[in-house]
Amino acid sequence: MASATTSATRDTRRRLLAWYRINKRSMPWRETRDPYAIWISEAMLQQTRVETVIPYWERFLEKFPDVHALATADTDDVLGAWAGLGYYSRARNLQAAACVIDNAHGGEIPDDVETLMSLPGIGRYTAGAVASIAFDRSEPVLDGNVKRVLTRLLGIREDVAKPAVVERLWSEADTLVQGRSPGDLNQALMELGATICTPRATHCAECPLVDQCDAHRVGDAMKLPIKAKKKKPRKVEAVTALILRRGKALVVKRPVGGLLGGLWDLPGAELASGADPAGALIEALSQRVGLTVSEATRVGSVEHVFTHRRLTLHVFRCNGAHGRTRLAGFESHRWISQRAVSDLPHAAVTAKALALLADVPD
DNA sequence: AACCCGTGGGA
DNA sequence: TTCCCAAGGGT
Repeated sequence: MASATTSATRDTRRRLLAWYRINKRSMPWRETRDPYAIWISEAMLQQTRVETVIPYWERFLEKFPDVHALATADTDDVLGAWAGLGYYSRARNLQAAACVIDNAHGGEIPDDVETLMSLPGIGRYTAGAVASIAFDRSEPVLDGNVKRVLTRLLGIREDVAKPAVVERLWSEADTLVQGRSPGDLNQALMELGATICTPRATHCAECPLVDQCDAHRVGDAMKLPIKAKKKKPRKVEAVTALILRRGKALVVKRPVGGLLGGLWDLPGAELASGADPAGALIEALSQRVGLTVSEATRVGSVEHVFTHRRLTLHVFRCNGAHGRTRLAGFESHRWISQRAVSDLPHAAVTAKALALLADVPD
């Protein structure tokens, strides 16, 4: 796959590596060569900003310092360490992959892209990142930063979602990474995209590649990369309730596979459009947890935006319920003290509902 | 191919 | 407010 390295490529590589040595930001995972720690950082950094990741990475490595610790941990503890980061399948896949590594690979992180990609949650990007950064393999990465840098540098003025364009970009990234310090070369491309060649602004005066850049020459860097507009998130409403019975609150575990899979939550349901929240709540509790509540007090609502949904969540409190708990659409349930609810791994949207409930007196 | 899957920050 | 999007992966 590697093509002959031209002098222009060598020059680009030299400039990137020299620039990166001087300008790279300080990040905790740049202080280690531990493949496990690097892998965790790459999983957390998927679609997530560096500043957000740092405290999560520190805590995660402290709780689960190696593959075996992660593989044998309680899944609730893993999700608890992930709570608030989003895209929770990443955490479940991370532990699933750790089990495979622990059982089938002698606890050693694979050092080749093909084996890495066979693991759950590791795609082409993450495999290339781990192979190059942790194992000095000349494997390319292509993330949002690299796409932006390369489309501008090379003047690629086609929709970057097109498979042919994606393959071209992988090929270009592969050409650039052939040579010494592949991990630094890849990180230099990403760092340049994150700090200089940014989406809504360019800082071309500080760019080590400015005199090679096609978009700078043409003057259309801000229009690249070309991509389709994103669809608006659909508006949805839902209801949720803190149900108290004999001093205990009902919590339910959301099914793996869907939204916020594996996380604990207060029972509730999505609302049919135009439905009355209070009536829908009574119905939902009956159907989904088998309980009959006599009265539900609405304490307010919270707004929350997911990638493809804009949610208005109506929050209720129910003092008293009768019937035997029977679940439909939830994986399990517990009756626990109200104070203990927030200790279970839960999503940001659930935290908003809990905060609202805590603000309102009984 | 198109959709699903979180969250928070910045312009 | 609205929009974009940030070191993507799975189906």
